[in-house]
Parts: sequence; structure tokens; C-alpha cells
Amino acid sequence: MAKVTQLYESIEPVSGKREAILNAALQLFTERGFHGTAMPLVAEQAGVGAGTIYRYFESKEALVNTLYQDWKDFQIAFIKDNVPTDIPLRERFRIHWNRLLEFATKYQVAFSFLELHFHAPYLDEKSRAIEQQGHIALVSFFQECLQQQVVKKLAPELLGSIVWGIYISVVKAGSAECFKITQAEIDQIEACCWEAIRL
Amino acid sequence: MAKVTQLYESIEPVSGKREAILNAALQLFTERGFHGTAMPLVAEQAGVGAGTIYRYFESKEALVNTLYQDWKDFQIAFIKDNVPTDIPLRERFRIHWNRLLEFATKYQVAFSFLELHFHAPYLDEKSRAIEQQGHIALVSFFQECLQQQVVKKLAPELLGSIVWGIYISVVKAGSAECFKITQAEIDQIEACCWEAIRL
Amino acid sequence: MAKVTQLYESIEPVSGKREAILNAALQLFTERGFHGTAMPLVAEQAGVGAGTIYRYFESKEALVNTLYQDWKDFQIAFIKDNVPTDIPLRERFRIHWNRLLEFATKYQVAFSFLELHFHAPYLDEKSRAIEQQGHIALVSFFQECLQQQVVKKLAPELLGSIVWGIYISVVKAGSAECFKITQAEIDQIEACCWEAIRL
Amino acid sequence: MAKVTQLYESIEPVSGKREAILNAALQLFTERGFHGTAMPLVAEQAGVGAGTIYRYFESKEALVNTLYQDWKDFQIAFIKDNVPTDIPLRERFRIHWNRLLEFATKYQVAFSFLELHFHAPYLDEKSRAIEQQGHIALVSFFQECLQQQVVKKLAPELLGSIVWGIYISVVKAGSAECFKITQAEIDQIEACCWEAIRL
DNA sequence: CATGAATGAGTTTTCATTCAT
DNA sequence: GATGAATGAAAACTCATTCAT
Repeated sequence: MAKVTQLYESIEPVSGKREAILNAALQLFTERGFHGTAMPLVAEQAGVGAGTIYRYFESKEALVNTLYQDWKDFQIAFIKDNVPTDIPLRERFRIHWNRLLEFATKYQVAFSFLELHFHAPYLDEKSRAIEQQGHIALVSFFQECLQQQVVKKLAPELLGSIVWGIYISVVKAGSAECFKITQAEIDQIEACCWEAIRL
Repeated sequence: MAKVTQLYESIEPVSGKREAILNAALQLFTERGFHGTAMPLVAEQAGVGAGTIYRYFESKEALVNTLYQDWKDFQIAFIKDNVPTDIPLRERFRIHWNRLLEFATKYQVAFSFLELHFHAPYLDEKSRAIEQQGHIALVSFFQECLQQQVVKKLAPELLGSIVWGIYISVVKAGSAECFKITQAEIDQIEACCWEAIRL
Repeated sequence: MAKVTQLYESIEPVSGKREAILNAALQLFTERGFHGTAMPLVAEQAGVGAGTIYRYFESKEALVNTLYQDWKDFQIAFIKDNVPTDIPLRERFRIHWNRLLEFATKYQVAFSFLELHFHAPYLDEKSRAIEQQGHIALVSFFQECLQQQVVKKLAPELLGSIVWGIYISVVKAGSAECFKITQAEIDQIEACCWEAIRL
Repeated sequence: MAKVTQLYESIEPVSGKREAILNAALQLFTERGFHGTAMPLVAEQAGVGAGTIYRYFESKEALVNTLYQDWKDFQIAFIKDNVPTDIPLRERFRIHWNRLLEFATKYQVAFSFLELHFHAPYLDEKSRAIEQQGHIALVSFFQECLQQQVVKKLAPELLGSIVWGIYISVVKAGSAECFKITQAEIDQIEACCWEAIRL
């Protein structure tokens, strides 16, 4: 997690340039899309020369893939983090849910970036592989739930998809300008999620 | 709906070219992305000259926006369609849900196209406006549900988002190569949806 | 031979652009070298847009290779041409020699181009293959000479190399500004060549 | 000659870096061409920093010109060297010829380098001037031959060109993979050379 | 002196769009 | 109307050279 913190806080001692480039690219790719963002623009935003980017990343595609993999890895780690196993599954689900929302709130741009680039044709094999691990934490959690017969008898991947789908859709709705979601609503939606899958 | 039928059956008598272009673009934009698809390729696939596209569409952006708007309009109409009002809300929900899945099944490419281009930076204001009407049918349905107090007390947009999110996520999971979803599972997921939102 | 004539006389009916590009490239690559010649310069000299070159040639390397192969093929054909077989070998040698010099005189730029690009690292396999056929006509002529025992007993390739080497070196010396070679001198050098190899 | 020995043996005490750079450049320019060789690559091969090259050479062009002039000077000196004047001209010619071949054999890379860069557009005036002195030794030898009327009455430059052309062509043929030249053949070719020019 | 990270001018190449036929 | 060859602006990327350390 320390690594990504640097992405945001840029405390790296020796050379902040790599991080500056990654941050500039994250923002611009999210705002304008991959193909809509020219490399000199990334360079300018990062405060480096155009050629400098190529000292750190082999190509534009390598840059977007690094970004995708770094953030997806971080997202997976962030979500998994800190969930005690000695509490009721219902409680654990709440913690999972809160972590999901915490990520979306703390790293809004990264959240949008990951969603926007899901299955993009310029993502390489490694990115594709990580993509599919997206809700692996949810899936293994639901395997446990299934064993203890607290959730409906459905493939754990499907249970994961249901919760993940609600998560993505609700966060998207919330970040669209139309209306703001309160904490109370988030808690209610968490309850909805559980109702959806519980036995 | 007649219009979209033409997109698929191409029975238009006078000039099939416009439809041919739209069909070619739909497929190519979905497979290769907007920026990854060169206009001459669209022309070739449509069996017309490169210049011909510009007799029907002002620009590449105009083409993708027309495509987006046509299909989003059609999707909205398709989903709304044929839902009787004189049956229990629970029954109506099931019909809504089935319509959603019918659309995704019948028009797989268009479904992917719409998902893929959600919030793309080259979509114009009109497309953005329609985007937000995405689950308007669901929203108004849930307004009725709320009045009759059969669903949880949440903003109808949020209820719509929850169901829509499950829908998108599950269809995506199903079209990914990893695993196939059976009709029985689809019915079970429909039940989950209802459990999520019912009072 | 008709094909190369067009390279020079540009009588091609439909599209002179391909020929214009080849002619411009021939001259510029010879004057400034391959890497020293920017594609827009070729385009300008050819009187076409920069993008047009890529309608006819896949890449800059494809252009230089086409040029090399076309001219080397033509050179080989030109030299072989019109040598009667019913005259003494000594006479035939004179005709060969004169053809060599005719080529160098008529197609000075192409002669320089071929010499300059011999074994260049951007030549592809096909060009390399043709390269080695360079003095194939001389080699087979010397095979005949060997059978009739009118030349020294040396590998025909070596006999070919000797004559070819004199040819290249003398033409180079003649085109260098320092001094001009007269027809009389050329005839004398032809005699030298024969003395070099005769028995 | 001592200078060039250093090029090869790198025994210079104080600063071997200049020699290391020259050696690296000689090899790389010959293998990959002038434009195909990036300066940092030269630096790496030489075991010095990229900036260090610019302490010894003003620019890439200055480097290649230094290389050209050093080696051409050395080649001229090497060829001239050690030819006694009190022996028959026919004998002296043999010695000259052997020196030529000795150079090509001992300094294969340098021989290729000189041939490859003949008349390159990035060579400066001084290099061009030396270029033309290439067979100056041969020329002055042939002036003597002409005075003693042992060779054909041709401009000494032309006589030089003939012998030089055979030399270059035969060495090239020998270093091409196609076939190897034996010492016996070399001696025979030397005889051919003399036959070519003798009265 | 030596370094090598950083640069930006310049390169090849692509592609949306036009317009003469 | 329809065409598709031609275009040139703009993109990704390279590399000789510099300069702070």
C-alpha cells in the first residue's frame, strides 16, 4: 500500500518523475480517454519533457498497463485488507462493503480509471488476468458463506457479480452530478445487498 | 422499433447504405473501439466508398453519436414495451427483468456497444442526456412500487441503479468466457434482485 | 526494360505518382543517404502529399527496397541484353564491357544509388539475394570462357570480381570531379581487363 | 603506426577512454551503420558515460570523421611502408599488393569501415580530401612505372584505379560468406593485376 | 573530469476528411 | 449521388546533446 500512497503523496525521495508521470496519466486518461490524450500533454501535466516518459515506460500502452496493474493490484489489496475472520459473516460483509466504498471515495479518479478501462483493447495479457481477479476477494468470501449456508445456493462468482454490480452502479450514480448519496443511503444499500444474497 | 429492425434485417428499399454503415460501425466500434476503427474500414465492411459515409454522417463523432442515440432509444423503448399494468408489481418486475435479458441476448453487440461507450469523451450532449435516462423505465416503475409500499424506502433512482447494476454485471460475467449462465440461474438472480429491494 | 524506361520517361498513363515518388527517392537517397532523407522531403520533391507515399509503399524501408530491387533487376537485364553468341568470346567481352559502361553513363544516379546501398543494413532478404546476382552475367560468361580455355584458370566468380571491380572503380574515379575519362581511355581499360584475365 | 596500435592494444596509460570510444565506434559503425548506431550505445560499448564522448569529440559527426581520417591515414601509411626502391618494379608491385592484402586481413573491421563510409554525406571536407588520396601510393608508383615504360600508357590515376578496384572487389568477394579465397588464388590475382597494366 | 538523467527537435507514420471524377 | 485517391495535421517515438551533480 505504501507504493500507491506515493502515487498520491509523491514522497518518493530520489526521483518523483515516474510518479508524476503516472499521476498525470491517471488523471488525463480518465478525463479524456486513452486515445484522446497525447503524450506531450501527459509530459506537460507531469512537468517533464516528452522524451522523459520513454525513459520510464516503453510505450504509451506500457504506461496505461502499468497504471492499470498498479491500481488494480492496489484496489484488490485495499479491499481485502483488515477483515477479521472471527466475527459473524454478516458483519464481515459489512466490512467488505465499507472497504469497497472507502476505496471509491478515497481514490475517485482511480476508481473511474479502472471502470473506464475495463476490457480496453490496449490492455495486455497481464492486465486482463488481473481484471478477472477483480472481485476475487468477494468470491472467496462467498465460498465461505456457502459452506455455512448463510447465502443462496448460487455460484460464488455470480454472488460476487451481484454485489460488485450494485457497488459499481451505485458509485457511478453517486458520482454523476444528478444526485448525492448520503451515508445513510449507503448503509441501506448495503442492507439491500445482503438481502439480495442471504438465504 | 421499426427503425432498429432495419438495422438488423436491412429491408430498406431505397438506400440500404445508411443502415449498412451503421451496422458496420456498430460491430467494428464494439470489437476494436472507437479510436481503433478507421473510417475506411467501416466503409469497406459496409460495402461503400469511404466518401459515402460523409453523405450520411457529418463526421466520425456524428456517426458514433447517432449509433449511440439510436440504440439507447431503442433499448429504452424495448424495455418499456409490453408491460401490462393490471398485474401485481412483483409480476411486472419479473417481466421488466426478462425484457432486460431479452435485449442483452437478442442484441448482444448493441448491448456491448452501449456499455463500452458509456460516458465516452466523444459522446455529445444529446447522448449524455439519453445516457442518464438509461433506467428511466425502472425508475418510474419503482416510483409506483414506492407508492404502493412494496419496496424499501430509497430514492427510486437508487433502486433503479441497484437492479441495473446487477443486470449489467451479471450479463458481463455471462459473456466473459469464464462461465455460462443458465436460465435457472437467471431466474434465481431475478429473485435476488427482488429480495434486494422488496420491503 | 519498359518498366524502368517509365521510371525515367514517366509515360505511365494512369498514375505517375508512384513513379514520381520512386524518382524523387532515387535522387535524394543517392545525394543525402537513406537516413539523411526525411519522407516529407521525398514527398515534396515528388510533388505529392506526405501521406501519399504510404499508399504506394508500406514504409520507408519498403520504398528503398523496391527501388533497389527494381534498379538491380534492370541493371542485370540491361547488361545481359543483346549479346550475340555467334561471335568470338573476345568480341563478346567487349560488348559486355560496353554495356556496363552504357548503364553507368545512361543511369548515373541509379548506378551511384546501387553502389551506395550495397549491403546496407536496411535492405531486406530479397534485396540481399539480388545483390549477389550482381555480376551473374559475367560469371556465366566466364564459365564459357573457361571451357574454351581462353581465360586464366580461376574460379569464374573471381574473374567476375576482377572485371566488376575494375568497372566500379574506374566509373567512380570518372565521376569524381578530379578528372574526366575519355572514350579512348575506356577502350584502353577494356583492353587492360582482357589482359588481366586472358590466358 | 604507433597510434593505431593503440587503437588495437589500448595500452595508453593516462586516458584509454578516447581509444575505447574510437574502438567501440569503429565496430558499431561498421556493424550497424552510422545512423543506426546511437551514441549511448557507443558509450556503453566503450565502458564510459554518454557525456564523456563529448569531452573528446565535439559531435557524432566529429567522431566518425576522426575515425575515418585516422584509419585512412593509417591505411595510406601502412601500404606505403617498407617498400625498398632498389628492386625491380615488378617485385615492388608484388610487395605493394601484399601490403594491401595484409591491411585487409589484419584490420578487417577498419577495412570494412573505410569502404562502407566512402563518400558518406556526413564526411567533412578533410575526410573527402583524404579519400581521394586513397591510392596515392599506387599512383606515384605507377608514375615511376610509366617513366620506365613498363606499364601501359594510361593516366597513373587510372592505373591506380584499376588495381585498387580489383583489390576492393576481391577482398569483398572473399569476406562475403559465399566462398573463401586461398593464398594461391591471391597470388594468381596479383598476376592478373600486373597483366592488366603491364606493357 | 566524468557521468547519465533529462530533454525537445525532428522522425516516421496514421487516418479523418475532402473533392475531382 | 457515389467514389476512393490524395491529403496534411497530428500522433507516437527516437536520439544527439546538455548540464547538474
